Amino acid sequence: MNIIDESGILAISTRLQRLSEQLRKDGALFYKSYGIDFEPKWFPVIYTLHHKEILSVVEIANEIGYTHPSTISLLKELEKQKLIRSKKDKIDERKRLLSLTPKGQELILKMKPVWDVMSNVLKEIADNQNNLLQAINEAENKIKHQSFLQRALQLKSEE
Amino acid sequence: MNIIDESGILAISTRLQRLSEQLRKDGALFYKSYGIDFEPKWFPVIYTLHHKEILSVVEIANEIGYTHPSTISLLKELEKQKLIRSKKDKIDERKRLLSLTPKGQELILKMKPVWDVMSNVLKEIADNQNNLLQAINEAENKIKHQSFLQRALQLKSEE
DNA sequence: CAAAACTACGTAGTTAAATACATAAATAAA
DNA sequence: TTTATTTATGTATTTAACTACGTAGTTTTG
Repeated sequence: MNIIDESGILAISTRLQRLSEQLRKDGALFYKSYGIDFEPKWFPVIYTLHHKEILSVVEIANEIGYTHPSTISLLKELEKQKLIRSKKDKIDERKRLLSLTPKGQELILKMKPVWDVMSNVLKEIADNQNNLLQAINEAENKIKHQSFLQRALQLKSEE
Repeated sequence: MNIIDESGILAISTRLQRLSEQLRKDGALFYKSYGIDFEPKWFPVIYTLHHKEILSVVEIANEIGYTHPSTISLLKELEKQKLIRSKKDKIDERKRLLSLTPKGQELILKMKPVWDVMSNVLKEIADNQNNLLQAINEAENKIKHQSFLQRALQLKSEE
């Protein structure tokens, strides 16, 4: 176990993944406890379309911060669930315009109270002496400013 | 982008994965900058065998905190790299005992200074006003004590 | 000591993301 | 107005983890 404490690059990495998987599973179960058949991974697309109404594939991908192939597979699932639908853009024939179905819009109404609870619980779990979200923000910002690799190479050259 | 800020369960989850992937990639590149052909994901096994010398598959899995199938695939890679080797346990014929090869031991000597730098950079990145490792520990502990699901169900029933 | 339960290992299949590549439409440039 | 470039979408493949299952030794129990 103390590998984790002494380890280099992987320590944080794997633990973050675990944590995220757990949260995802519990999220799905919590939806189920409301009789809602919804997977947490669908949230970003649904939420985006709830606010933006009509978007193309790439636009959604950018909004949710995934690559477009990943986004396409989410969209496929959501179309299968009849929560979203798509039609061709008449102006630009390459584009596929996505929007919520009435079923999708109804579902959102049902999910809103669930999201409320989830959001509070998440706060409860992540808001400690060291706030997880803040810690992530701060780490992301540091990396944005100068990557792990750049920092490491610099430290190496200083020796 | 503000999906991320307002989102429920996925916000943290996906960002943690991204962060970890970036660190992993940079880790690999940094090894390469020393002319070392080593993948960060191999670290836990190598490090464990460096300290424990001889362990079975399941023992390693427990040490590194992975399932045994995942561990087996790591072990396969490392055997292909000739960094570790295995022999049958004479007492318990089901067991396969793993240990470092001389090549593996040599490599560790070369990697030690690299690990030092990495470890420092990781500290630099993760140690902010909100310490990422600490934040993870704290979040993990909270979940250990009461899961996301339990907390959510409780909050739900209190309404 | 034979049957049952447990343990160690391995394989197969799944998942959620990514990259890399392919195609077709739209736009810009010669 | 062809040709080249860029953009939008889609498919195929890869990766790193997982769960589920099967088999073969080992240990425990009746």
